Amino acid sequence: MKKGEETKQRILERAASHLNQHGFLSAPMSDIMAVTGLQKGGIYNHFTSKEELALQAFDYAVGLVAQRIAKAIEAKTSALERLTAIVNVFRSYTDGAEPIPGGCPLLNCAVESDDAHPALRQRARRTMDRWRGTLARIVAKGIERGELRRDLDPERVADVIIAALEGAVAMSNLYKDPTPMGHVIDHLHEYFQRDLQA
Amino acid sequence: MKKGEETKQRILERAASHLNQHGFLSAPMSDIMAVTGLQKGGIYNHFTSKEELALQAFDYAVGLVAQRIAKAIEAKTSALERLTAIVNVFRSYTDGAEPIPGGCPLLNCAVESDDAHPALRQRARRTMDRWRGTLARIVAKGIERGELRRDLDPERVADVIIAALEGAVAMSNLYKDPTPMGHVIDHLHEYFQRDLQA
DNA sequence: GCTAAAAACGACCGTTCGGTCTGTTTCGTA
DNA sequence: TACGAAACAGACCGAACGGTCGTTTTTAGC
Repeated sequence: MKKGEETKQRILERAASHLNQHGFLSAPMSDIMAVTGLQKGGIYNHFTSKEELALQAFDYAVGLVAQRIAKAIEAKTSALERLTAIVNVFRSYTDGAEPIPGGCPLLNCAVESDDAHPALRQRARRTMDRWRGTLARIVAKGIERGELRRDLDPERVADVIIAALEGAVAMSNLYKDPTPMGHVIDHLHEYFQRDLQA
Repeated sequence: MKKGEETKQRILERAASHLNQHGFLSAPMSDIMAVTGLQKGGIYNHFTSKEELALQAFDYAVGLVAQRIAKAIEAKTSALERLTAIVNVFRSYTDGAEPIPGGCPLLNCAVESDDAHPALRQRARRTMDRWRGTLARIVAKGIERGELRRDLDPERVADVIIAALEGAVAMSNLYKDPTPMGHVIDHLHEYFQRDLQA
């Protein structure tokens, strides 16, 4: 009675990787059949529709990134250390140790769905909500503890960091070159030291 | 002998607007027929394939943005004024005066094509090359003139600005809310004043 | 090792896809 | 206003799409 769950998980792994590169909605079902090695019936036994598969694959992909970030900050205590650790996770997108191929799934999904697919867009928004909340909370806590400047707006800092990192992923992914990401990360490090630190 | 050119231009306008929102490759030909009011034969009389239409529509969309930017900086002389003017063009993406609906065509195209469609990806890269060059040149000239700090790396500054703005477009477009873009622009203004100015 | 259920197969369905082509209309010109 | 050319319509094509379903294979519990 366990084989089914294993197969479903294997489908999600392979599908997430492929859909994150080729578009969660754009890629045809035949691609999923190819990357999973399953026939149509085998896949539709676990998912009611291609859309459902896409949504779950997106969640799976986001989970991979979230895991990396959680692991990166769990040992860190100060706000600056945590922010730095998060930024370094994004470096992995461009140095061959990416959580998932194809760049940040949140950006991919957001850009693909924002004007076209409400259901997928909603998932992207919920993910972005959590993402912004996590960063803003780290900043807010840093202010409380006196580690960060008291006049900072946590939401604003969060948006600035996210925008810079997501933009950098897009650029480095377009060029298949870590340079833009490196530039942005260097800038963020200086920003942390000069403008955030109390 | 002029009617044809007019029609082709009208197709490009409408198609660029629609494809920038729904994906340059993802949207079906029937959508183009709907937004242009033409039948298949009328469209294929001007374009050899859907891909060719998509590529030209992308170029058209990029042209709209480039026009805005060119107009924004033509009157400005100093590097800081020019950078500020460019940043403000991006604000228009979120305040209802956008050059084209659906967010930045370069970001849309880059994310859609980077791992999936070589031809479109190449166009995106060429566009990004120009975009980075323009910004880097403004910075370099600002340094020459003594307006900007001498220890700046123009390429790095360009990448930081582009990444932040593109990321902000994606966020604000996802939420249909100008707040993230506002945060990023405020940050960039401060960045210009505090870190770039000589 | 038997058996019922779960999983996987793969032929098949209706629809939509990008693209072609012929016939008709509209246009520019003289 | 006549006429050749350019522009457009829309029926049509084969392929590919997402999805269904009866059949076969594999699995897990006894």
